[in-house]
Amino acid sequence: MVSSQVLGERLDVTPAQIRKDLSYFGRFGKQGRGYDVLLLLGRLREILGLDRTWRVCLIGVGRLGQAIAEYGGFGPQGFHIVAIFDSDPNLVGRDLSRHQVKHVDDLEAFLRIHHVDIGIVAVPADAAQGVVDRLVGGGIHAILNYAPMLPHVPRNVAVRNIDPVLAMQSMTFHVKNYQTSAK
Amino acid sequence: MVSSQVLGERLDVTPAQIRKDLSYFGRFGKQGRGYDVLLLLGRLREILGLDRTWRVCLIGVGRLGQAIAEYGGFGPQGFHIVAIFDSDPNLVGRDLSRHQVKHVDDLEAFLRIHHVDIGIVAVPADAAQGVVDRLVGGGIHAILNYAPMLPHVPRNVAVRNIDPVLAMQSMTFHVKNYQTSAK
DNA sequence: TGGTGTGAACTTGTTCACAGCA
DNA sequence: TGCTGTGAACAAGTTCACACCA
Repeated sequence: MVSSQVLGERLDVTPAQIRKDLSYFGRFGKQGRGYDVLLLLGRLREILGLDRTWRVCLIGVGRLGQAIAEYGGFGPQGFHIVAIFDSDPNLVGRDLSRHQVKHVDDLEAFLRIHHVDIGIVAVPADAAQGVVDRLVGGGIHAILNYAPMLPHVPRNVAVRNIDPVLAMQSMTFHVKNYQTSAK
Repeated sequence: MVSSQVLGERLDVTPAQIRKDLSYFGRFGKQGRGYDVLLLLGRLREILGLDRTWRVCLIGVGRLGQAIAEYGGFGPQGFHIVAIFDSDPNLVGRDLSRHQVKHVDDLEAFLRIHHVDIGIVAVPADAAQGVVDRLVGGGIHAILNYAPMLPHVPRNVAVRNIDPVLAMQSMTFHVKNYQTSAK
């Protein structure tokens, strides 16, 4: 058993926050006891969709794209790459981690036939919006974007950006203010 | 010149939001005309600290750490790696992109002598909190964390986490809800 | 008694709407 | 006239505080 108190300490949020958030999805706790860890974990995994597998496609087979294709961390968490695309004729047709690289022009057609949940974009910045548009056009509602740009998508599409430079830049203001004012 | 209207369209936020946010830092616009793009850009770069260079240290020289050390994208944006650390005796002493890898035990001592603004953590999850603690102990106020865990830091330390799996997991709820209710 | 779930109070953040300046 | 900067209105999100249950 774990209380909202302890959960809050671990996550750096207030106990009230924990309780409010959990209550949004149901009543998982028992008064006077707290939350059953295993039960809570199980319910949250269900609610968040972490108990099933997800079909993912990868676009871009440069150095980064290859690293992503060969990265072993997605599979164990239920994310399975089902297709890989690129625009380079020299790469199309090649094999990469058990997938034959398809041409990105066939992306939308592929998405119409095969169900895909999430797209990973690993193409150069100037090609990224085009790829994102194709994913959205193909009915994708979640995109993991490695290109160093912020794509434009309809509000019903979730995007997560992985851009280490942007992440660094988003901390410099904090560092600057800290160093000058020792806040 | 650019108006808050146009800026808002590009960034998917309301014009009022643009004006409020900018007004927090000063009065950059001209009534009836809008904002001078070059002036605004220059002032924002100054305010955000993007006009200077930042000293960065890297901890962890596994596959990921090596890729980060050799990544060419940080330098042009003013982020310069000034030291590299690891705990593996086989790696300590080796050269990696013009730096001799130092032992992580010397991290805090190094930070006391040399000024470093930002730390990049690229060690396994179970070693990450220890490294983060050493960085914080050494006076670092910004951390880019590649380890798949959420580190515990004092409120005055900024952390950005780069974890593709977590990013994927944070979209599954959205996808699930979209697919079932076509919201 | 201990700790949840939740309405109510409060705080933070966003949008509105308009005075005022180029 | 067009668009900023900003107080005021509003909305969203967080914290408080307590009834209630095991």
